Amino acid sequence: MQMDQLVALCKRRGFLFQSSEIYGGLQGFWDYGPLGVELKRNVREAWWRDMVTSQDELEVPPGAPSTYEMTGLDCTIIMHPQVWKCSGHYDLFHDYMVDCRESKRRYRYDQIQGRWAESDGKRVFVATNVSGDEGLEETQRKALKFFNLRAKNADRLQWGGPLVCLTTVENLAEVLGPDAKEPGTLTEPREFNLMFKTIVGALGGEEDTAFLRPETAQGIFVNFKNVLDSTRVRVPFGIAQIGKSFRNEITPRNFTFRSREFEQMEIEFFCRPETSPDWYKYWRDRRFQWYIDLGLAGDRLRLRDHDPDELSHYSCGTADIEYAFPFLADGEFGELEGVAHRGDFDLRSHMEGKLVRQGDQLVVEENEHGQPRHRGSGKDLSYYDDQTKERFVPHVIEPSAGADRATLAFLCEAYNEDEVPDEKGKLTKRVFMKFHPRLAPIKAAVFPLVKKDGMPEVAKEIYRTLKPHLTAFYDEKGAVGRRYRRQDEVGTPFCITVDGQTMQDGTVTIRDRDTLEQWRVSKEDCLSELQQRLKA
RNA sequence: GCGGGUGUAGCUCAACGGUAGAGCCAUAGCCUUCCAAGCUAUUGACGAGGGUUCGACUCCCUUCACCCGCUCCA
Repeated sequence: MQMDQLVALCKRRGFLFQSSEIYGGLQGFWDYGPLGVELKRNVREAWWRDMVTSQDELEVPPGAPSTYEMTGLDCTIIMHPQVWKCSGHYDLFHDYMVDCRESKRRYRYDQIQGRWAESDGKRVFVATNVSGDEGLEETQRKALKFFNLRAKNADRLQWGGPLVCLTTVENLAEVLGPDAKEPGTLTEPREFNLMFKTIVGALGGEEDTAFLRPETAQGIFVNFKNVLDSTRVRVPFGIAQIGKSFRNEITPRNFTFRSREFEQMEIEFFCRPETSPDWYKYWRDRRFQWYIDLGLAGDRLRLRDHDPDELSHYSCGTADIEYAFPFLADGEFGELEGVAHRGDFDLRSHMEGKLVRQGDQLVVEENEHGQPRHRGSGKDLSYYDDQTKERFVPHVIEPSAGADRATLAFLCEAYNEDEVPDEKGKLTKRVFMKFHPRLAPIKAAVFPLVKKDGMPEVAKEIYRTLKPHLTAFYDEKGAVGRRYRRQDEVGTPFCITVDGQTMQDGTVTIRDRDTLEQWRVSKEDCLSELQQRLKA
């Protein structure tokens, strides 16, 4: 499938539009049209129903270490700025970057190292983006080449010290970039604000700066105690939240895949530290199965465990659920959801302050005065188990899904073309969206075969009995084959047609979108027949 | 952020330094008894802003957006 065909269909049939399109659009922002909003709503509702409201806390689910409870939350997009300082986002999301005019590469300002080299009175800072002994070798090699010296003449090269960070260099004109042949090709460092800034209060100044959340998860952590105190939930339990998040993506690309405003579906699952590895496995497999059950089966979906060196400093296990989007190169996958074991990092951060790794410990990061770099809330977020009489900080498993990415994957997976015979028996191309019935924006269309002989009246009656229970669509215009095709293109799984026989025996035909098969049911049984099949 | 490409009707595509055409779709009507039929009519566009010119959709500049490659991906 070509991505542009899907993009064209999404626009043509009202799934997705570019935001602010009449003004030329805005990079990284997308709107859901009349059908898209139904599709995405169905994705969200399937997730909420399957993860939260239908969770049976009285029975141990298959694969789970024990019973557990699920509850929900809906917190604000703008939170106290300290939330983002303690979570680590504030520091991480304010990267300074330098560009190289020669190599066209971009580097994190604080990740470039180098050392001063001098030869024949010329002095230059030789930079590299590798560190340690490799960095020493690399800079040695580069310096020799730059000064046009042979290895045996290495003694004509004087080093001004060990590897130091580029941030210590005042004049970037003296810097030989990591991939450059001449010095002075690096631009001045520029700040990348990856969190959206905003101002709280009508007269707000710089000190009233707040941020639009870059993830929904932190709202769950800061409400952890509220949920505990108000609901009688007991560990192990999960808190779920669906909501918008905002990130200033450097390169928004690939349709809605990397949007700057996007929606997340996140669970923070709290459990005893010693059971956390089992819960991690449970959630990883459970979330993977969810996508399969909704139609993303096959080679295009995969579960990928992160390599140990890929893990965040606080994590003892992370897996990505990935989909081979058509806009990616062959063999490449894009992330739909990350399932992470986060230990007690988040709750501790909001208790004690921003944490950093020191050896195999997480400790509060300190500033130059020996005080916390970002002070925590000071509130006790530990949990008291009154059965075992123990107090502990729960460990957290975080399945974090992208609602827009899931929706996009379902759209990509649904796109199908086949050939069906027209009224003369000639094969013609058909485009149909093979949505899982739970996700289809329109569940059923109702047609009179022709617009006369009392058929429209019967069809309208059926339409009205369906409408309170499911999204239905009525159409009496033009040839019935055309109406079928239109519904195929928006993925309506079932079409009900009132024909001549209906007037005799009260039965109607139901047509299946994928197989084109038709069968007859009594017009009174339409609703129950559909409800039964939509559950499948 | 860099390099390359693209931007004309809802979609696909024309044309021209001098009145922007077509097909499909859509809408209305006729016809039509199961998979995009036919006939008639109708709506509808030069991404935005400057400049050159008597006159710009066309040439130039700027900008916005999309696509491809690089970079980035917290």
